Amino acid sequence: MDPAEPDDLAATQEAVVSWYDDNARDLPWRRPGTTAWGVLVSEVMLQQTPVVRVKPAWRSWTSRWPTPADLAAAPTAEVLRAWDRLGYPRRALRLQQCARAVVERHGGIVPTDEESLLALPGVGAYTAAAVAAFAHGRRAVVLDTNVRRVLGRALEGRALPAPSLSRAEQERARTYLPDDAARSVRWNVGLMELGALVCTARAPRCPACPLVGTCAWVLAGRPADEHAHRRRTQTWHGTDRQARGRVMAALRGSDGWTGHDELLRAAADGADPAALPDRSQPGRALASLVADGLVVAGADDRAGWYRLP
DNA sequence: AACGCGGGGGT
DNA sequence: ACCCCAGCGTT
Repeated sequence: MDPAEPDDLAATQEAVVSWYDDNARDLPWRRPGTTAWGVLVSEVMLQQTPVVRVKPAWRSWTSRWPTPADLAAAPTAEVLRAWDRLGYPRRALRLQQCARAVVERHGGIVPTDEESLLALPGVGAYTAAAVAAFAHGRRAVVLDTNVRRVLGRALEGRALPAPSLSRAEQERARTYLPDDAARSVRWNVGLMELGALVCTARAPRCPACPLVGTCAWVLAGRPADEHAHRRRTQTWHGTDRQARGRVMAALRGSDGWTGHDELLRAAADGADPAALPDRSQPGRALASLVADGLVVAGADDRAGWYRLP
């Protein structure tokens, strides 16, 4: 498809927007009355965590800490406990730092411009654009993994987007962004929804796609992913991340201080016996959590004891 | 540009 | 078993 052809462009926009009108999921953070802070919280939670797992956590968080000031004032240990198993708990830490920055820099009001949003802890290019668009109705280039995949297929005929976002990709996305702000929001959320429900990474449901007639990837016969050989499978069993996760789980379930030995046992617990034992891993995991500010190490008579911050 | 960072559900 | 998920910050 020629991206510069105005008729194709308008037809593509209309196809996505009207498909979204008919197929949008009823997600809690899309309901009328959701605050900008609620949208921001949802976006941070959705960074690498699937929608189904975010839903209950988001309801609990927004009910418990409805405003940035509420979260800013909360005990960090409670914030980390409430984060529970959403994964990547550094996000919870940054979200509280973000809440404090919103209070200090913006009087407790979530800013509307992408530049101010981007300056907040835990808010990167995607989240800044998403909050500007979905919380404030602004025109913004929202490029997440879903949008990149849909545009890559429909416009370029690629099975999956390249590992890193290119300038050309951003420019092309900007070209397709509707001029009207309200319509651009529906376009953005429509592309994301299309990627989540139809144009999925693994088993796309092309017959159900509003773009199937013009999709460059379909027209090319759905060629395979050209980057497949470069994608690294993320190993999980036996990794430091798994050990860190176990330490955090142990601390979430414990009031007050926990001893060094107990935490190291937790870190090693359940490790694959067949795997090469790495005796330094438990200690390394604990040290890295302390370095990240996710765990506090006691001093003096509390030396050798640990707790959530 | 590449890497580290959780955890669980779908295939 | 493997893959993927509304990415970000650091190196």
